[in-house]
Formats: sequence, C-alpha cells, structure tokens
Amino acid sequence: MSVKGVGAGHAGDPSALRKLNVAAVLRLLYAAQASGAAGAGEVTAADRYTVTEIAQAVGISRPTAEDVVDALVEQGWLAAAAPRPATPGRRSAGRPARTIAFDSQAGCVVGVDLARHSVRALVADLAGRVIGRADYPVADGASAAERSAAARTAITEALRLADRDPAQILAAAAATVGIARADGQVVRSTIPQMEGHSIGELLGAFLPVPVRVANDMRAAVLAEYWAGAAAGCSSAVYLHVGRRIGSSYLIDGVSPLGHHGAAGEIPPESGRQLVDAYRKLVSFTGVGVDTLPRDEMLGIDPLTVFEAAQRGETDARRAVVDFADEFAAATEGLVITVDPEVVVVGGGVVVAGDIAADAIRSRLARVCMFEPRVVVSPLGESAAAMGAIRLALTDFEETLFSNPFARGRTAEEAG
Amino acid sequence: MSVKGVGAGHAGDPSALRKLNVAAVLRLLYAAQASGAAGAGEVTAADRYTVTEIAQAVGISRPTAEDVVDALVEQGWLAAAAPRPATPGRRSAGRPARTIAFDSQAGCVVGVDLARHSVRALVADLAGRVIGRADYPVADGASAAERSAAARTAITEALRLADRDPAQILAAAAATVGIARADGQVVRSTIPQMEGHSIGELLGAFLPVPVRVANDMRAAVLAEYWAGAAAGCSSAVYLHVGRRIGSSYLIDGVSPLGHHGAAGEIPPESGRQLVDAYRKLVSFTGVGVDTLPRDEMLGIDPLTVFEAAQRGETDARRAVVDFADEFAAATEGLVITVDPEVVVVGGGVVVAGDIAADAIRSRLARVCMFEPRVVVSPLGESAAAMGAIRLALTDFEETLFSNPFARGRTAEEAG
DNA sequence: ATGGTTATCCAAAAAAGTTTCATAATGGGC
DNA sequence: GCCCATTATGAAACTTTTTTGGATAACCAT
Repeated sequence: MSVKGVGAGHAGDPSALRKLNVAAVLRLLYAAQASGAAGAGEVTAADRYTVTEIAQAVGISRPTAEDVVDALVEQGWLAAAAPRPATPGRRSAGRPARTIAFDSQAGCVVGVDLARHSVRALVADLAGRVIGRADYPVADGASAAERSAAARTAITEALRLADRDPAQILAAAAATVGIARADGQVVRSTIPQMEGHSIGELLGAFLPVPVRVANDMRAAVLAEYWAGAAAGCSSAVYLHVGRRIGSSYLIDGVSPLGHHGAAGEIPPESGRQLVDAYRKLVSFTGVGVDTLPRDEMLGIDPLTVFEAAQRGETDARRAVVDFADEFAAATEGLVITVDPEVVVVGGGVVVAGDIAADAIRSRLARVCMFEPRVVVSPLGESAAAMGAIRLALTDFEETLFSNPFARGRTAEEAG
Repeated sequence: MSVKGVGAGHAGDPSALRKLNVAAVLRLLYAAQASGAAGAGEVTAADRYTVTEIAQAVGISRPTAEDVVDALVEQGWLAAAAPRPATPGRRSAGRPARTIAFDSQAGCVVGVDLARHSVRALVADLAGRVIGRADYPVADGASAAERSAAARTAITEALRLADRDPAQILAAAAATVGIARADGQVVRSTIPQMEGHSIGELLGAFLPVPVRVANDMRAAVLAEYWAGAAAGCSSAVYLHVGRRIGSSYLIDGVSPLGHHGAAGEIPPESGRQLVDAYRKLVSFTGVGVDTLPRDEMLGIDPLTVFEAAQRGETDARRAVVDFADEFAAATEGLVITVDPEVVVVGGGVVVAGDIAADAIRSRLARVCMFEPRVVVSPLGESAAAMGAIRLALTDFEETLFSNPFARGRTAEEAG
C-alpha cells in the first residue's frame, strides 16, 4: 500500500490504465440507460451500444473496447442486448453488430422514508425504475424499535413485490426528519423517540449493505432534481407543506449540509410562528384544535383543508393562502440566498393545485431581485423515498466506477 | 479528435498514464509550497522533496519519478532547491539527495479590485505571496474607460514593484461590485457607469491572459477562506460593512453563483432599509447628510465613525451597534440558510474592533439553531483583491494540472 | 583515506494499448 | 438460389510506459 499524500492525485502503473478504461466504458453505458430515470417505458434504443460505438465514444481502440466489454460482461454489469431494429436511412448492409447494454437488472437498490406517521420503502432497479413499493402507517408514539421493525417489514414487502432477493441489494439509503450525523445517528428530530438512535445501524444490520442516512427534505429536493419538477435545475429550493413542514435547497446539484447539518432548515423562531399558523390551518378540519396541545395538534393531517380549498370552499382557500404566505415569509431568506432557478412546492398541499404556489409566488415577487419559477411537485408523498433511492444509486455508482470488479460492497470496505 | 460523450470519462492510451503521473507529481509539489499561502516567511522545508520521496508519495517507481521530474524541470515548473539542512535525528549518512521544489517564481498572477472609489492591483507569485501592490483612488463619477485606465496603471505599477514583466503573467482575475456574467460583462452594479461593459475585455486586451471576473464579495469570502479569518472553514458567511455594504457565502469551499448570479446578495427591500440605516450611521461624521441625495450620501466614508466608536465615543458606538444590528437583521436569513462554521465581518468596520461583530453575534444567537463563530477579518480592505488573486491562482492551477507542457494559456484555448 | 550508506543511472522484462490483417456473418443484387 | 459488398470479430506484431534489479557515483563518519 503506497501512502498517497494529500493532493498527490492518482497515479500508477499500466494497470491503472485498464481501470480508467473500464470505468469510462461503464460510465458510458450506465449513463445511457440511467438517463431515462423514472420514465420507465421509454427505452430509447440509445441505451445499447455496439462495441465499435463504445470504442469511438470512449476514445479507445476497438480491441481494447472488446476486451473491456468482455470483462464487464463476465462480471455481470453488462449484458448482450436485443439487436437494434433496422432503422430506416441507416446502413443495413454488413454483419450485424452485437449490442451491449448496462444490465439494470444486475441488482437493486432500496430507499426508505422514515416519516413521523408512516414508513415507506421503495425498491428500484439500477436504472432507477421503481419495481417495488410498500407503505405502512406508524403511530405517533411508536418507539425507535417499532419504527425500524416497520421499516424492515416494508422493505421485505417491497422486495417481494419486486421479485428480488435481499442478497441482490447493492445499496440502500434512508430519509428521515431531523438532523442525522454522517454515521446515521439522529441528533435532532421531531420524532423524539428517534433521537440518539442510529438509523444506519438499525437498518444496516438487516441489509447486506451499509445504509446511508439523510434528512428527508434534502432527499426530496434531490428527487425533484432527478425526476421531478426541478429536472435539469441544479439550483432549486424545495418547500414542503403538509403533515410535515420543511424546506431544503440544492446548489450545483447537491444539498449542502452546513457545518452543523442544519443548512436550509426553518429556524426555531420562524418555526414557532409557523406552528401558530398551522393551528389556524388545521382548525378548518373541524377538529377542535384550539385546546389541543402542540404535539397532538401537529399530528392532525391538513389534507381535508387542502381538498376543500381545491373544491373552491372560500374559507379553506383563504386558510391555505394565509398559511402559504406565512410559510413563504419564513423561507424567503432561503430563496434569496440560493437564487434558485425553480422553487418546488411539495407535500399534501399539492392536492390544492396552484393555490399555495400562487401565494408563495406573489410574496417572492415582492422580495426577490430575480424571481424563480414556482411549481408544484409531481412526486407527491413519495419525494423523500425517491430521494433515498437517488442517494442509494449515487452510492452504488461510486463503488461501481471506482471498483467494478468487486460486486456489492462489504461493511469492511465501507468502514 | 475522438468524440467524448457525456459521462464517458477519461480514457486513453499509455501516454495518458504519463499525463496522470506528471499531474500527480505537480500536484504534490505545488500543494507543498502553496500550503503556506499568504504566510510569506514560513518556508517549512516541507516544500521540497527528494526524488525518492516524490516516488513514494505519489505511488510510482523511482525511475518514473525521475523521468517526470526531469521533464518538469525542463519545462520550468520545478527547480532544484537548496539541499535540506541536516535535521538532527534524521539519517545523515549516504549520498545527499538533490531536492526538488515547485518554482513559485516561474510566473506570476494578477488580481484587481475595481471598487467604487478605488482601484487596487496585486501581483503574487505562484505560491500566492503578494510581491507587488498598487492602489489608486477613483472619482465617483469616473467612466468605465477611466476606471479601466486606472486599473491598467495600477497593474503596471504593481508589476514594476514586483520586478516582473507582463509576459510572466500566467493568470488574472478581477473583482468588482455588481453582478457579472460568465463572459465578464457587468449586468448590474452600484457603479452605473460600468453596467454593460465587459471587464474581461477591457483588461483582457491589456494582459496576455484572459481575465476572470467575479463579484467582489465572493472574492472576499474566498480570500478569507484562503488566508483570512475563515481559514479551514469551507462553509462561511462574509459580511462587509464599510463604504461598501455587501455579503456573500461559501459552501464546500466555493461561492455559488445562483441561477441569476445573485446568490447571497442583500435583497432590494433590505437594501433600502440599510440605506436609511447608513444615513444615520454617517450622520456622525459631522457632514450634513440629512439633505444629501442617496447617491452622494453613499459616497461618504463612515471610517471616522468607526474610529470614534473604537475610541469609545458613546454616540458613535451606538450608531455602529445600531447599524450592525440592522445589517444582521438583513442577513440573518443568509446565515440560517448556510449554517456556516464562521461569520466573517470585514470592511472599514474592522477598525472598530469587535463592536460590530458583537452586535451581529448577539442577534444571530437569537435566531440561529446553531450559532456560528463571528470573527473580524484580518485582511481589511485587501480582501477582494486577495480573492481575485485566489481566483487567478485557481485558474492557473487548472491549466497547469490539465496541460503542464503548454506554458501560459492562449486566448484561443480559453475560448 | 576508506567503508558504509544512499542517490543516480542503465538495461531487461512486463503490462496495456494500437495498428494491421485475416476471418466470419449478413443483406442485397444478379 | 448464388455471389459479393459491407461490416463485425478476432488474432498477431509493434509501441509506449512502467517496473524490477543491478551497477555506479557521491557524500558522511570513522
């Protein structure tokens, strides 16, 4: 083992060249099939390459490309694809080339959303297509053990629906409320039962791979960037209004943690004001919230208010607009600081259509030097779980490109 | 020319290996000498390596290291260094190895700060040590042509003091108020004469290298990170209080632009409130500001107020605290969003010591979930120009590591 | 002055990639 | 239905770069 100093960069013997070429071929074919993202049906025929095309695209000679492809087929990452249909206008003469594609079925990834009132698990193939999902409600007072048991059940069920074996899991990530440290331990959370517990450990013991843990709002904005309303917008702000109130942002495609992991969080003072506003909002559910203590009041789902607002009921509409305005006031500093291309509004409020987004838009118009687009999320309640899938895929990609000849990742390597 | 597809990554023939090894050696030796940053005198003897040490650190064999080093000495990037002093405790036997170091005198970089009332030019060697500086006042109403002429004069003077030839300039950057596009054209500025002009073109025609243009606050926070109060803090917020009022932030060591280039700017509404507060502040200079129009009022230097506050004059002190509090209110959203490790207070207000920083600190304590450290900048008025130097060095490093065998950079390549 | 120790230099071998050429497979033309 | 043009595939010879191992050179300490 050579000691590689800081800033020494990568260097090496001729075998390093092979690693480079293998990674380049893998990147090409992986990008070709993953670009479709969540759009399942659209197999564009651009996901397969002939060996000659690979050689040209990567910039290596044909024999080398063949060698690399054979090794990767041997490993199971690449597979022979169906021959390309005779495209009109294209040369039809000559021996047909075999086509090679990244094998998106070579494994799967798991994404979990540990929310306050539910646990959601998604299973996706390596192209990011969701092939299994399960969703279980969780009681507000459930313990950390009960919650992780529910998560395990959800994962098992999602795997069953996806027709996959746990051994095929190549990466996993979990999204949850609160601030999680790098090792997965939850430091602060609106689920007090979870504080002090390590989600990474709770789920990691059950899965064959380490579990990456992230804040649910960060996961959601990543999902919106990947396959939602912020597609292609590397700078975005995500505002979540529903049973959970939260925010996050994306800069250059990543969601910065900040020094304490609290970047983009709604600050305590604004949070208290928002709780008051939330009380007014949910009072339209008909439940007598005025006397409820804070914690129980926050457990009430404002969905009926959003639905009423969408139906056009004036009072409900006003309540949604008022809350959205209050929420925009609490997060305008976030938007001004990030200067995003788009602001995505997600959570249960999306059932009210553009009502909340309009209110947020009009406030931002008053305070921003440049107004961002304000759009409603198409991902709904799955955003955080989808973000966990995206995080798991990123994890998988890293190990894939850096070490394509070690299937999976052992706990030892991850240490 | 091979077409390298998106995500295809780098690949190549055996000569690619050489490039890799050359870049690795260069990185090692460059990092060794540049780590000292602005601390000029401290040559730590760790800036030079023997060939054997290079081979070990980079992870290549000795003959290869020797080959690479010879090629780089030939190119002029590396140079034989003074033999290492006989360190006690170290092996003193055997043939002494020649020591090699990055030649920080192989060229120089230029950094310019085009402020509203002054033009400042710095010249630094490739280790980032400032070896020449010049500073000229500029009239408030000066035209873009006059300002760029002043900049050229300042650069020429700084080069003369540094005893360097313009042909030795390997990279250059300019910092200025306002929002500059990627091509260097100023879109919005508090110097209306500069709007619509391209600083890159105005100075680039005069220099042998393209000029990178950046906002002065972004440059300043980079400088604080590089060689100031935010050293080692990759997430930081910079607040500037003086003749110029502004802010910026750093996340993971970079200052994000945002979609319109306005990320981290003080929003218009807060800006108007700050102008009122500024009027109160500078009224303590004794100048009758109450009747002055906005533009002329902003031209008044509040330095005398800061000095009076530092001397302990109660009214001046109160004025500084009041303004600092108002300023903190306008930028608290920035701090909350970034969740920085440190908030750096810079600009003329630093002569008042901790008075402003204390006021800012106490407000942040009320609104932040996690309080950052609040410290006063040691860079003073040079922060933006130092940041320009840092940007120029980054530019230089990119070309150096990607193409070490083409000295300098032609306009054609930069296109 | 001399021996030990370390740096430097040189030659042969190994690894990976490229070029060149022969062979295989298919579709269209006669 | 057969043949040929066309393109993919596969194997051999050559180039570049690195590594390994040994021979030589330079300096410090005795």
